[in-house]
Amino acid sequence: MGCTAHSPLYITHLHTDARKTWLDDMEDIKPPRSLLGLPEFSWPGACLPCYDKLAVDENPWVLRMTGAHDSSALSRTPEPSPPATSQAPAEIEGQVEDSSLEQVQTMVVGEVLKDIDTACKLLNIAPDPLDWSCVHVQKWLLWTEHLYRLPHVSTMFRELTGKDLCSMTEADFKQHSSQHGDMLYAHLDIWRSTAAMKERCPTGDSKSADDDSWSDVMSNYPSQPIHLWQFLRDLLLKPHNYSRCIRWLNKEKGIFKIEDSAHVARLWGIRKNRPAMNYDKLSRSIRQYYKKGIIRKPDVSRRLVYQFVNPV
DNA sequence: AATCAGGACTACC
DNA sequence: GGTAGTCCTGATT
Repeated sequence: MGCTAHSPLYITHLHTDARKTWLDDMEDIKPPRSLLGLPEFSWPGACLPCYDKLAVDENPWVLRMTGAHDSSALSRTPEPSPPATSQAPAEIEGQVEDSSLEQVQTMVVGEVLKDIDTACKLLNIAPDPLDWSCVHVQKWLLWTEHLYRLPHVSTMFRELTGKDLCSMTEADFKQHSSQHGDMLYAHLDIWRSTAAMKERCPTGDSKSADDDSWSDVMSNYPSQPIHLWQFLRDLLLKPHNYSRCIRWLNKEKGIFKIEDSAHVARLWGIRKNRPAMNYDKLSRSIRQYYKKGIIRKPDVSRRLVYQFVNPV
């Protein structure tokens, strides 16, 4: 909790029936649908600073993560309440207890950390953008492109290290990509903020939310090669992030379906630095697992459906 | 047309 | 030697 007490997250205003609105608005967040390149991130009200203007009207739950490079952001900074609208009567705001806010903050911070953990693991990059090489920057950009369904933007940031990227202003980003520069800048801002926050709370308060601890990620980096089956399993274990491209049909039996074969193949290609990866090749690798008893076709064979022989 | 099965070869650790 | 990437033929959905 000590960490979240200093969290750079804070709520700008609340909705009457927060839980309902939360769910109702899930489909309306665009672009993008999540904080961290995770398209189905389940915190629709958690918006990147630059998206406030896009989302605040539709999403009364607005959590703002300010830049951690701005040291003032690291103390809880209550923002002046926005003009009360029909969606957010002032009386409701007064009813929300601090503990609820703290709970929400803790949950959001936990989700952010978990999602960065996952992305780092799947991408094989460090959590702190300052540590990124040009290759890491490109991987992060490619990943973000694919998960946000953005047009090609990575080519506009060639030859840039993480340090270069972090020294760029929002205007610089827009100069590189007039259409999506602000999104990328905001997305990067989340990563930087999280890395800075982590530095302030290195003991692991914030990792209490999950087993995938930050130290795991750190010790994973630079990590050893990952097996395809591990990669697929990692995607499957983050259903709220990746269920659009791969999901369990029967988790107990380890049966899963690849919903978007091209997308999964592309993600695998990014992870392995194989730009020419496609589903034809990925599926060949999966079939190599048949003999090894790692993955098989289910008893009733279906297209794009496979089964882990030893379910998790 | 996309997916599936598996042989053959290659590259890399 | 193990794992995966690549290319391939032919079958199946």
